[in-house]
Amino acid sequence: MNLSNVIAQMIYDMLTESGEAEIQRNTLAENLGCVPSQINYVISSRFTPERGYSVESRRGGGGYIRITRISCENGAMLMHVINSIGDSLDENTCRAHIRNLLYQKLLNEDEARLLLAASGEGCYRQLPPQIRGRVRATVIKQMLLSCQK
Amino acid sequence: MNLSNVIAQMIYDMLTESGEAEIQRNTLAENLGCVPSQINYVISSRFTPERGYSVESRRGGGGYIRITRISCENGAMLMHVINSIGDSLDENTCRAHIRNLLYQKLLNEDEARLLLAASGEGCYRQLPPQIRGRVRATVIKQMLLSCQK
DNA sequence: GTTTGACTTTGACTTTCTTTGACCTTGCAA
DNA sequence: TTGCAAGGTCAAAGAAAGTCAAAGTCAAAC
Repeated sequence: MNLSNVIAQMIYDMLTESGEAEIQRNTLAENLGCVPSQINYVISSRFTPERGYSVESRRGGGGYIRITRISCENGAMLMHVINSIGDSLDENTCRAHIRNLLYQKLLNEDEARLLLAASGEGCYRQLPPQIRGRVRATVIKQMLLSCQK
Repeated sequence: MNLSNVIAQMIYDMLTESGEAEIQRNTLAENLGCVPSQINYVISSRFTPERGYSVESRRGGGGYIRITRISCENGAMLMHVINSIGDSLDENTCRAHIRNLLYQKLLNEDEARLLLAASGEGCYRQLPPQIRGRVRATVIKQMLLSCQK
């Protein structure tokens, strides 16, 4: 088994035990005898939003990386939508998704309203047209992810 | 937990207890075994206007630092925050605004959660650093606008 | 057997947050 | 009006984490 898998397994274990994994990047790297940035690689390749994880971190003295698993109650459907989005999303498709989720009661009115606000073309007009959809996709996915809690 | 967090927690506790925190900088520093300017660091990094705090102080004999929460009087507060954002917004300032608005009950939990999700750096990582803040500002302002009732 | 491409490993460099200390300014009182 | 008792400012050093690109690995495709 390669190093990345070992690290990933450690994190999975911590998550199963306590629901969240908080690590010190440099300390962990030292224990494992690898470079610190390997930890980042593992996190960015395996603990992504698409896979249902959320990551927070802080630099400087007392810094940390915290990984939490988003629980899936009614989440399967939401997760399905998140995965179906792909890496670009236009305004109309986005609105359709939101209305559909609202109709299915997977989102409430407040959530739908904010998602619609964040999906409007006006938010992204300052960007070159080719990448608007990409940023919209990322923002909306992050937001939907937060609706699973 | 690092020293700054310990100090911040003490101040939070005082605020919850009595609505205001009045401290003697040198005395507190001595009790904690740190340099006095560390107190200033904690205050300027955590008890900012964005987070809804106001700080007064006095030098000389009988000097003090007093920290209080800013109370919201009218409903124009939300609009005020929106206007104060300008055309670029970094993640930390954004989070501070959101937590403050939540505390003031101008946002509910759902709204704050989605705003937080949309303010994370992860949403904008695919963009060049210089323009991330601009897009974040636009998205968040649109969302806040939709929260005005 | 070689080539290709996805995934991994590594390390140099950057950014952010914290801690520390030297020096500055202000208010009060003898 | 001068001296002490606060608090204020700033920059340097330290402590973490983040980024990026080059190099390595390995299996599938040719």
